Amino acid sequence: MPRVKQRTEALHERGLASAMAVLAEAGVAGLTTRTVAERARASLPAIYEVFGDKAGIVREIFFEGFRLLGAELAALPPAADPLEALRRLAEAFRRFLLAHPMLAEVMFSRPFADFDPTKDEARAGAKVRRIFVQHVRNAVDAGQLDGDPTDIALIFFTLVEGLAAAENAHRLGGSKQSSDRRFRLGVNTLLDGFAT
Amino acid sequence: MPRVKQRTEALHERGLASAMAVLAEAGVAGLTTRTVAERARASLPAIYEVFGDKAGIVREIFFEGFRLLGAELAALPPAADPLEALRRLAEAFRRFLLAHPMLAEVMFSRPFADFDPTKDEARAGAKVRRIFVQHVRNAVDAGQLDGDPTDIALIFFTLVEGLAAAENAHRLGGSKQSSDRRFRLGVNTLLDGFAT
DNA sequence: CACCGTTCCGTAACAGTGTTCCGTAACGAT
DNA sequence: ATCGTTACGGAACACTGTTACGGAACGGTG
Repeated sequence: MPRVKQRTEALHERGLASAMAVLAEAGVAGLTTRTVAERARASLPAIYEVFGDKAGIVREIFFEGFRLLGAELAALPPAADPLEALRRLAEAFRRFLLAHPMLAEVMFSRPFADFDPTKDEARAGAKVRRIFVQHVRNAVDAGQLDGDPTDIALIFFTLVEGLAAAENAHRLGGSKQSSDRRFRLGVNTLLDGFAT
Repeated sequence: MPRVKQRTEALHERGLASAMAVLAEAGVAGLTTRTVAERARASLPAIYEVFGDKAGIVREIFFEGFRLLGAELAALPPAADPLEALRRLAEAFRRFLLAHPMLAEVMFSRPFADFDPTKDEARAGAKVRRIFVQHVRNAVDAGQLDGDPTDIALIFFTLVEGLAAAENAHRLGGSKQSSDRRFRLGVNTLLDGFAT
């Protein structure tokens, strides 16, 4: 056996941590293979061996983002009222996007021309989707909402994500109050529409 | 007076047409200053003089997209029922995004790290926004919807855009029927929620 | 017609990406 | 000590955005 490998799983983890940090600090434009390599104190080819290509780095960020989001949503304290729980779910989602704007771009926008998550997406967002569906199902079972839980969850999620993205882009009004009000108005109105 | 200028408004228009064609055919990744210049039969510096930088090209595409969308929405035949008109507006918006997926990415996603449309956006999307607000106002005046037309229009637009984007990304279901059904369910349910 | 000054043009270069080749060196076995 | 195997990273490649600058075109002038 020749020399011992350095381009291991440990480097992969260090590289992902570096990539997350670079993304948060320097944004999408600052995330280059070289900046990731430097921050991980690794050579450029080492990063390439561990991630394959730049799309591989973005893919890992994408997955990590959904892991973080899933964990945060799963950790929400239970609410007695299923509808109230759905509202809190929306608020938690919104907080996550506001707290991690760059990460949110990678997760819900397509800032890198390569990396088309069409296939991976299903697995990455599975947990988040399951949480939304479960919350909706609770409300349906409680007789508060009417319809197919999967349909409702999908539409609810789409509105919440759109509103949160709009808020991040300051399209929901300049002040905190107006975006606050509009976000809640949208969420509550859609839930009203699905109400029995 | 020395030689006659070639880098004129005419080249600007030819360049924009080239950029639109390149974007539609080769996608975001294929839109480079060189491909635009080649297609416009112009030199690279000529394109730069006319557009400033690459962000300038993207900006023009962005504006042109909203012009096209605005014209298409404005040309919709009038409907007697304001609610039905809103539904048709949503469908027309959806058709536009399905017909111009690459253009839609530039307009509603952020595929280029530079070009932050935060400021231009207001002017570019003004007409489209006005159409949505006007349709909502009609429904409010007719006593079919209840609330501030601007708020309702903003939320309605956000849902429609989100659903259309989800459909483009095949997140609304595999078959045409299921995405069709979910799109309409979402639109109708939100309108129900805003109904008087 | 020859010259000139102004203005414009596009070649060719620069810097910064993503990506990979290949010479070098480390390591265990002999 | 030597060797064969393997891993490592400097340095290069291709392609992008961007621009400096030498030279050409054009109207005016003698």
